[in-house]
Amino acid sequence: MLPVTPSEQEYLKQIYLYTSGKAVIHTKQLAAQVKARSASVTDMVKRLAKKKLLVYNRYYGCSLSKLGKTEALKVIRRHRLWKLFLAEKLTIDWKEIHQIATWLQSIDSDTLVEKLSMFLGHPVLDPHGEPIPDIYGKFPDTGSLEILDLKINQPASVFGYRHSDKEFLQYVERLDLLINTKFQVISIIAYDHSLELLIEKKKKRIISKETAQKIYVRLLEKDED
Amino acid sequence: MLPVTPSEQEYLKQIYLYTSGKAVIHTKQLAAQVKARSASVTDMVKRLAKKKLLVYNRYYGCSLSKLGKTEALKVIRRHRLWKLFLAEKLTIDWKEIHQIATWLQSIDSDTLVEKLSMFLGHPVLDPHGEPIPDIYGKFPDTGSLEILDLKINQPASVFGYRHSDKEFLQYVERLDLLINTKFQVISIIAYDHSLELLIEKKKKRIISKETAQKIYVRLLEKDED
DNA sequence: TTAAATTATTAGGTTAGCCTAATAATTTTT
DNA sequence: AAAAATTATTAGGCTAACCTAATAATTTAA
Repeated sequence: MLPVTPSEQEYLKQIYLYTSGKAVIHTKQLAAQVKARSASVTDMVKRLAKKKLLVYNRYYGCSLSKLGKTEALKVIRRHRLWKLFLAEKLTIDWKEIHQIATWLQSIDSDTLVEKLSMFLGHPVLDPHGEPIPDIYGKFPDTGSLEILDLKINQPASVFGYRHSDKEFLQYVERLDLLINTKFQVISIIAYDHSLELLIEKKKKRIISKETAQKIYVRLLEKDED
Repeated sequence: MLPVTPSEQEYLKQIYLYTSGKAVIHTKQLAAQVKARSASVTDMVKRLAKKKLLVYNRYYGCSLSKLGKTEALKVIRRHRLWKLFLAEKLTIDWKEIHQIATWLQSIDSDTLVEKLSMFLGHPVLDPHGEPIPDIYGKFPDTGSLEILDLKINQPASVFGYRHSDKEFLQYVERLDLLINTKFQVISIIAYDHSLELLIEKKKKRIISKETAQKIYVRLLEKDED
């Protein structure tokens, strides 16, 4: 279709991830996401609007057009497939993977992407547990269950994370809440809504309500361990 | 070290491939290689000279500096490793591979390249049989000799394979023709040109003419064993 | 509801990497 | 060795993607 530059792709991806393709993102927010100054973002947003990839309202922010969403989902697909490749096949260290995947995502070849997906066994989650859109841009159904949705004492396992920035991943590692970890919520602290967890039937941890919204889980049967 | 842009990398690669790192290349020749106009090449060559990657003589052409050669060899290494990956692991069609590898070669991460090389089994030849420089920029010395080139009873050792896909590697393993194996051709079967080998002076094996073209060898002295 | 603070945009500049057209140097041919 | 042909360079322009500094719009607070 139309040519979309690597930088444009990164902007579209960041807008999608920030807004889930629904809401409006403001210049300053987008600037923080792409690590550029506001003036540069205004520039770029105008270019993307001219290409019909988003709708821009001066002083109010912008939101992805249908075309922009489609393009963003392709970039996200590429990024996450490469992440999985780098982690699983090349065993590259976490802290380097994101940067390399960001470079790789810009290579826009349908053949490459679909062959890579095939090679990886058409995965639906990247190594952080983030869902990988399929070739049509559709996300796999994760169940969308967060820790916050769990009833007290309901056994569950960690399925993925909403955000996979380095800081967050280091945090969940310190919490011992890596992918597939089994745990249950044992109490909710009334005054700030933070949650007390029992991890692998051994360790106790307290996490904030906000963190509890960022971790996806799968329900387990009571006897499943 | 210094940052070398994707375009600069491609220029260095093309100069190296054209001159083998030794001779001078003229503006027009380089323009043909990189598919740009002469004026653009003059521009770029000046930039590369300023970065000490080559030596430029106005109106006479340029040649790679030591630094430029080192950089070029890294690009060639990346390009050929990716080609092998695309061909062998992703089974992408020949006609698409070169373009995709040219995009991929610009991703300059030592970790990525060495992990990729490891993943591919530290190959010495790309799928076209082109030699892959090692991490220090040294080309393997193939001598470009295939089993098929050997004279009867000429002692030789296995040096590398044109293709290093799993199936082929399993096959050579079954044949006892792993890297460094010593052997000689003892006869050629007339009707289908297949070859009879004597391996390590013990085992006899018959391989097809096609297989004999896919295995690179080194000559050995008669008494070398 | 005006003043202050925040946020967004414009104006103008930079670098990389390409281009065309004009000019200059070199080489070849007569 | 001068004329012609070839090749290379310069001059000037363009786009993408950034930047800073100045200005304008919007929101928040007094």
